[in-house]
Amino acid sequence: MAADPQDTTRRARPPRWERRKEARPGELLGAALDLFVEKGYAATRLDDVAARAGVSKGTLYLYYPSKEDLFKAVVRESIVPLIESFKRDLAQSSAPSAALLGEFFRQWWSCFGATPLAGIAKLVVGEAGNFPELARFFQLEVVIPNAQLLRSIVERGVRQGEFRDIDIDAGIQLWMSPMVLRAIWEHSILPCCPPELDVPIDRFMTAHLDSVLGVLVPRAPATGSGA
Amino acid sequence: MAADPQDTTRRARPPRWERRKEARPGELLGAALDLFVEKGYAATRLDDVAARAGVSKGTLYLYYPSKEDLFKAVVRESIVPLIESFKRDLAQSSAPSAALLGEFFRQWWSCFGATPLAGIAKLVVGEAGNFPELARFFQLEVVIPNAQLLRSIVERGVRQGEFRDIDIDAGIQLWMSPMVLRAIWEHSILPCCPPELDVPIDRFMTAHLDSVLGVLVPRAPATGSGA
Amino acid sequence: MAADPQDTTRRARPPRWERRKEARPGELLGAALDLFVEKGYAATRLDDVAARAGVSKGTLYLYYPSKEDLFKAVVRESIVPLIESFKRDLAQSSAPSAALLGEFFRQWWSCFGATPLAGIAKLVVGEAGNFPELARFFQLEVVIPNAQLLRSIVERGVRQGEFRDIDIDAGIQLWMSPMVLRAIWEHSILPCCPPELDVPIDRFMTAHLDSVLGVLVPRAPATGSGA
Amino acid sequence: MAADPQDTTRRARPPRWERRKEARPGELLGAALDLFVEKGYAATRLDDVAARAGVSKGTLYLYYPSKEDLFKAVVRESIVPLIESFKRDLAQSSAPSAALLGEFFRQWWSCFGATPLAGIAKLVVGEAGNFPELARFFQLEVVIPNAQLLRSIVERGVRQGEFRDIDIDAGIQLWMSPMVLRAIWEHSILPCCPPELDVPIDRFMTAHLDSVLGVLVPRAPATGSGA
DNA sequence: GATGAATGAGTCTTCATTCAT
DNA sequence: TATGAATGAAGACTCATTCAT
Repeated sequence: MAADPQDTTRRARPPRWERRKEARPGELLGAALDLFVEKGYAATRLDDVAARAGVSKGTLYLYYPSKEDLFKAVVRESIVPLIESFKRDLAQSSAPSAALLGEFFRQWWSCFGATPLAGIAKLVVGEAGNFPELARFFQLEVVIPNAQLLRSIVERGVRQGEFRDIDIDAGIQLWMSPMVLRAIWEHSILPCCPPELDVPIDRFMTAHLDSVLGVLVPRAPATGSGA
Repeated sequence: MAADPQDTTRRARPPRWERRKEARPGELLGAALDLFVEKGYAATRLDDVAARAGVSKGTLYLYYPSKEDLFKAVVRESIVPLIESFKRDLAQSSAPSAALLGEFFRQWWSCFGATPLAGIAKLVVGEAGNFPELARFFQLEVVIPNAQLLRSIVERGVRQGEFRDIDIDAGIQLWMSPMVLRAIWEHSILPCCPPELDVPIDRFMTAHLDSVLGVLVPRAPATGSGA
Repeated sequence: MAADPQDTTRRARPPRWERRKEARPGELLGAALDLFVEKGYAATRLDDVAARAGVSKGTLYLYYPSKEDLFKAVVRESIVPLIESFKRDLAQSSAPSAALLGEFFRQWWSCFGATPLAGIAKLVVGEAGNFPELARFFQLEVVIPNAQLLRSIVERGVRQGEFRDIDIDAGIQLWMSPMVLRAIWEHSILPCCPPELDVPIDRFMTAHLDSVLGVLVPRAPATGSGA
Repeated sequence: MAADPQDTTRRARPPRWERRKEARPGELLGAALDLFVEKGYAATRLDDVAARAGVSKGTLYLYYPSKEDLFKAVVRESIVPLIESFKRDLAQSSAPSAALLGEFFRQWWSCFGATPLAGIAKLVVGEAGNFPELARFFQLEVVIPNAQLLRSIVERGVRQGEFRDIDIDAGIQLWMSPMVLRAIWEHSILPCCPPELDVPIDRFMTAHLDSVLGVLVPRAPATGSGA
């Protein structure tokens, strides 16, 4: 009636491990994202990723065959879908182009710039020299698609006569820069420093949009004046 | 005891055939700067620094007790003087504020953005998380003084009625961003990727200045700085 | 309980669509043989063996409690039967001894030297130091029986006055060596190198037989086996 | 008078390490040779090599940048000079070719076959498949030069009318095989097994030389009959 | 029986730092 | 001072073996 002899070996057993095939990738990617953002690529140890996800190092390699693959998976699962969702959202909008542009910047900030994902951008910029393959990947999967998104908005505005026909390529770089740099900054230098010359994000965004529309919209330099 | 310790690191030094103890730190810092820019902080090996400076690794430790100290010294000696030289140059100008602003951006680019020093900015941004002390130092000694320089130009323009009185703090961030990000980019992602969406620096600067003056100058939004 | 455990590994098996428990060991051993030959003992991964046999790694452990046991089983099932088949074939021949000797070498080459099994010989030689039990087994079950086979042919020739009565033990080693080494060589160094000093197998065999008969046959040293 | 305060930290100090730049390579190579021979290439751990040489793992890498380089150095320092010494010795001999040939085999055995170096040959053969670069290296630096040495002796004998003009390429393989295989055998299977069918090396060599000269020398099949 | 997810010790290699000379 | 040989603690990745399902 008491313990089955088999049973005596594992009394009150907390199983040595659990089988969680479905949940693992998400857990691993989450842990990896956190650590990549916190420490950068090179300084993130896969031991730590595994530990944070609550598995052994070997398990990590069961799902992602190398550190590089893990990183790419993080980007692919977290940032790439974001861009695609942006694209869908904007595709079906019929708002005036100026409003659309504002929406793009606001979404970009709230879904990327203000989240840990911005830390990935910092990482790529900081370690591109030592891991060029990551940089290429990021450029291809994130930077270029994002730039094309912005370009498509501007081109729509030009086509519909809402925007002036200026140097779009330069504009894209110019207009993304404040967003990107601020996002990076908040994940690198800002956390270390007293926020001396910091401008609240709202004022920052407003000024930015004013500036962009000042260049794009034919007459009125300020926000949203119906064209 | 005679020599001020600060002085031992100066760049302009007596004929090299008399290679004295005092010249060493400068040579070491030069080698370290090159390698830190090229590889980043963590990936720079002290072996290589020593080899490039033509000394042994042990000697390096005679002058700088750790990698971190070496790095701090590099930043102190290479970027800080640059900012001060900017300040002096611009202080004695009496040009119209719009021209002055253009001059500031152009100088910033030629003396910093287009030089290896931009690599230091990339490095700081990328490794701030693992090296916060450096980030603080950089913010204090480089970022803030630079911002104040730009602010003083804009304030002069406002005072003299040349510029509109807008949100200067936001403007400073907004207007530095394209410069800084482009400088960083050229030292990180660009070298790894086919230059797909690249815009030549001239077009980039022109568009940038147009945009800035479009916001600042009361009426003429376009290329109005009739040089 | 009905089936003899030896039997479970036989190669010729009932239609494969009825894949029963008894067929498993044979499939496992086949896969293991392939991989051991291809990669050697230490470098063969049990993952790969399982995958090639179309089962899971766990199943492998159901049949063979360790890699070592699997390996022993492979040798037992693949090479030992071969030697026995040699013995039977040659026992019932009544050809002249010189012809018989030639037949032995040719058969040895076609049934062993030119097949993947030669890879096992290479493996045993290469990994005997780390796997002495295997070496003993191989010596006992393969090397010695094979030597006795050759010895019996030579002794027959001597008995029948066809061969001179020379140092048979030395002869056996001497005459097997070129065959064995060539067989090993083709599975180790040759595949890696441009075939610089290679001689076609026919010329090699002819020269070998000439040499052996030159020593054994009283007068005619050359290609005398007028087949 | 008592201890200098500096000194208290290292009383009766056995120095943490010693500086032995000159002696190191030899010690490392010696340790590596022993272990490579004993365990094979893949199974030799660099930790163990370092430990046997009495240094840390890091020190090993100071002298040899990788396991592969270490291995090549072992071969280069131990086997290659041997071949060159063979070549010199034989170049200046004016003995009859038959005697020279005997000398070559005897030397080959005493300087290589009977020494730990033969273990290297075993290793290369056994692990060529997994480390093809090593096999190529060995083929180039050892196998081919050795074969050319033997070839040059035979060609000399032919030129001087001492030897018949037979298939030299096949002969070289044929005549090296017993030497090589026996050398390998003594480092792999033999140490594991009761020496059942072993023939003493003298009888083996005599029989071998008889056989070779039986093919090469026009009339008299036995050793050294003054031509 | 069968599976395959999970483990963790083991292996090569790197590099900041120390210290005998 | 100057040297550079020596150290040892990591870190990415592998794989035989275990065990929950």
